Amino acid sequence: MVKYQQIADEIEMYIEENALQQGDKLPVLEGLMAHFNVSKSTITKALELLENKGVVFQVRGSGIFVRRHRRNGYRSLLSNQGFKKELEDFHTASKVIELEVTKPAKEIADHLNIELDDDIYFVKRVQYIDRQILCLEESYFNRSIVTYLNKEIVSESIFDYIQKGLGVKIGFSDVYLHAGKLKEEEAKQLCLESEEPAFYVESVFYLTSGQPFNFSKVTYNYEQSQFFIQTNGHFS
Amino acid sequence: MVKYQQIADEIEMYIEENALQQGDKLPVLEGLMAHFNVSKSTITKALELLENKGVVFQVRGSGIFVRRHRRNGYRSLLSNQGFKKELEDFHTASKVIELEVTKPAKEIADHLNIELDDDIYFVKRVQYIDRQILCLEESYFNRSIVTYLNKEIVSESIFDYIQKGLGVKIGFSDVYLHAGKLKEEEAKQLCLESEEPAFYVESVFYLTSGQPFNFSKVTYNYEQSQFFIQTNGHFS
DNA sequence: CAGTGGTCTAGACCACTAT
DNA sequence: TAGTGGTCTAGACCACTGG
Repeated sequence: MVKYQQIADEIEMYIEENALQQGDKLPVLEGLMAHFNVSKSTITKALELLENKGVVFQVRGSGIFVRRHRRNGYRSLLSNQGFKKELEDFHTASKVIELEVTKPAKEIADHLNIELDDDIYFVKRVQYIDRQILCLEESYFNRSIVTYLNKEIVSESIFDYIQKGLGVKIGFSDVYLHAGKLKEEEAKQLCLESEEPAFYVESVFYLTSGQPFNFSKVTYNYEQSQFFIQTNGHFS
Repeated sequence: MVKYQQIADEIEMYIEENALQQGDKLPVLEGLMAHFNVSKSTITKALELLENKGVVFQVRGSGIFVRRHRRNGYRSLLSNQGFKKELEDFHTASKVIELEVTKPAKEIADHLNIELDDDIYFVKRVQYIDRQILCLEESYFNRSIVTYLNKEIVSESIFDYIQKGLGVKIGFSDVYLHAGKLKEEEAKQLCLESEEPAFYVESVFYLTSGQPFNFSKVTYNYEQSQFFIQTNGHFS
């Protein structure tokens, strides 16, 4: 792993372990350079990572400060939780409803940029958190990239397996969000009534090369659907 | 404006004007360095901006490619649209329902990090897009930062005025999302039935100094609530 | 005006891709 | 193995904050 990534991790761990709060000041650049024995740019790059991740904010002429969000029970929509995840550790589980090799519908083929007669893995499962139903997930994998899946893998973290087991490198993703009314079949799986609200998240995941390898539709129980995002951007 | 920002803007305009598509290749770093007559790091920084904005992706050993998302009718949740916004130009409007100086409830005071007897501006309005009702917005401003608002300002873009008129510099924001059932009063304003689905977005906006100055709750008509986000991150 | 973060450079070297 | 992007350095200079 590269230096600036290690440094970013160390700083984040430091913040976590010492339970620093919003506004707490970190050592100045000069100090961090000396402590990690690297050049200014390397520290800057590490802090930039943390800034994009919503862990710190930097104020020119003033210092580097810890950033926190205010609410519990909200999950990071972009699941870049880092270290916190391990600390909180919810009880999670999933029930596999379907797992098969099949052919894609047009919508799926379009999103995965493949042909209608190419093979895909189709996975359908319900995910639980703290013994409560969290979501219904339908996921489609380009089989020429994700070459093998079985029930065991699919009842754990699929993405962990894909990265560590298959060595696939994930580059980026497009995420689409909307709210709507539950259809009857979805409601049944989530133990809710049809017509009740639902929070829909559809995603396309790409390799570092830019090739899409996964499309997924996730329907959240609206009572569990609490997400947060931390932004830095340029505000129009 | 700094060099890397100008360069990023120019590259984005180039992509937009030439209507480049997903996967189209941009000139190599060497070429861009020569064309803009700057050092490698400056180009790298510009491309990093565009990468974070979801405009391009870079593949080591291969090149720099254009990134697009697939769906129309979805708004960027983080409204960093840049140039596209001006091209599409929807007809937008807003109806101001309330505008007053008042005192914050506890929840608001907490989010704005102020006292219960500090002054705030409270703004309530309905926003329209293409003559359709888009959302109901309730917004609270720390009055010691946002010192003045009137009906005219509030029926246009408040944030534009705050930045350009008051010279306030926005640093970052926390965004909270969830789905739920419309309350009766919300439903009335959105011309929907109560109990129908709603897409809720709550945000806290901070100055570059880290001080919060605005808290807002936005209730979207679920039929209009289609958002996208483009991510790059490290996937756990 | 001292202290602190941000921009920019020139150049060395590394890691991955494509052929 | 040539071509391309990524990391890292050392140092100059700039821009903002806060006493």
